[in-house]
Amino acid sequence: MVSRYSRGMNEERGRGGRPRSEQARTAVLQAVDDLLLEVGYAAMTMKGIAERAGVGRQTVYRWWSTKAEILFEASVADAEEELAIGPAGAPLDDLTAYLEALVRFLAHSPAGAAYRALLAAAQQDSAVAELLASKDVLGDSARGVVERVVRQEAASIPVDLATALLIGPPFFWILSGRDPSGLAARELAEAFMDGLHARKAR
Amino acid sequence: MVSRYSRGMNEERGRGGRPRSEQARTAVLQAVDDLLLEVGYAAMTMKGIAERAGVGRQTVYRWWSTKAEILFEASVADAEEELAIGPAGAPLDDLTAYLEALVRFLAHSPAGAAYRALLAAAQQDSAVAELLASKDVLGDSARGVVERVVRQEAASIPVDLATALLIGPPFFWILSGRDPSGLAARELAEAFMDGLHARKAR
DNA sequence: CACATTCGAGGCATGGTGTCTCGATATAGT
DNA sequence: ACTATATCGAGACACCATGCCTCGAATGTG
Repeated sequence: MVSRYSRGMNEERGRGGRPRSEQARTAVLQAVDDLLLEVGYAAMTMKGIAERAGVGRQTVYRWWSTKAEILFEASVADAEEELAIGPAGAPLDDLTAYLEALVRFLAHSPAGAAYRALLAAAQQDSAVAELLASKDVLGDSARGVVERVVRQEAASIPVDLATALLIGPPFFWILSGRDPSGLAARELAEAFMDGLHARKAR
Repeated sequence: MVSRYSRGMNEERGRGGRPRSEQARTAVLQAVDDLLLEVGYAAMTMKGIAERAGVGRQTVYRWWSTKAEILFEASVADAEEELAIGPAGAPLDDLTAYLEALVRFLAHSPAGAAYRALLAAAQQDSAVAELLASKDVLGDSARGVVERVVRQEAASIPVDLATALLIGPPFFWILSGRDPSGLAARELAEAFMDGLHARKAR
């Protein structure tokens, strides 16, 4: 479910009227960030968010329909930043750096916790699923690395497939509750490169 | 959180007392199965389960702590059955058959919907996480195929890693909301085999 | 027959939901 | 300045699920 008003801070309003309070907006996003760490997603309530932010309940409902929406807005920027990895030189180093960032994000970062909570909610709530589909954080983050490596290795493979091959294993490992310390980014990177080379030879 | 009593239908009780009703137990499990399809996991309530099963609320709470526990008990058997794939002959055919079953399970099967709901709940509830950890449905289902293929191909790779390499890509694809019809089981199987061969050569 | 335990049913306090109303406040158009 | 409009924080409201408790009835064991 998209916010009933679905316009950001700087979009047009009907003429006149008190402008939306930037302070209230920021306080709500911050409250969600805090509460996610303090009580977790399941125990986070719209009521609690409003109280924590020092904001009226209607003010929250006016701009967001669900806690998923708020959490999404509050964590997307952090997620993108944590997953952005500059070119590292050799493809293997490039992939390793990305996979390390990915594991750190999924298993240890607050923004990653938010992403996992949203992904979980999306399995049962199509509104949240659409929200996540509107911004493919993981896919986008991998695309740069994948395209760079595929080009350098002159492999022919659809980017979407390569992305799933790269992200999938650590994604499954962590989401299924396996110990992230048992994950070797370099080993995963090598496995990915192996697959690319073999595909080229075939 | 494990059921406070944590004993099955045929375990010892203190001596005497009315025996647990098999009819009530079955009705509850069936109600959860039905409700998952009719209203989804999020909208499923302990109260609704009891009413649907024609059972007292306390009777539900006596044997299960949460709806996750009930759903787990109600769907594990179906999940195992759907994911059990007999040897198909050639390793590539073996892998393809398994991956087809996996995609069918995750994307289209009611038992798969239950699994996805539980996996989602586990991201926010450590009790559910322990429940899932106690029975690694996906990992166990893949182990047979993986061990068979690794042995036949004489590859040296830890089974856990190979399992993640095999399950991960379709798992990520589906859980992240991508269209499962865009998944080619044979292509995924080939990619897995490619990685195995390259690893052998390295 | 006494005892233990379950059964279905439903009462209860607690707490979150989402809507509504209130008076106050801030901006745009006249 | 004045009016129209939309926001603000605060909280009342009806509704519903939770999880515990109690009841009388049912069903087993020693």
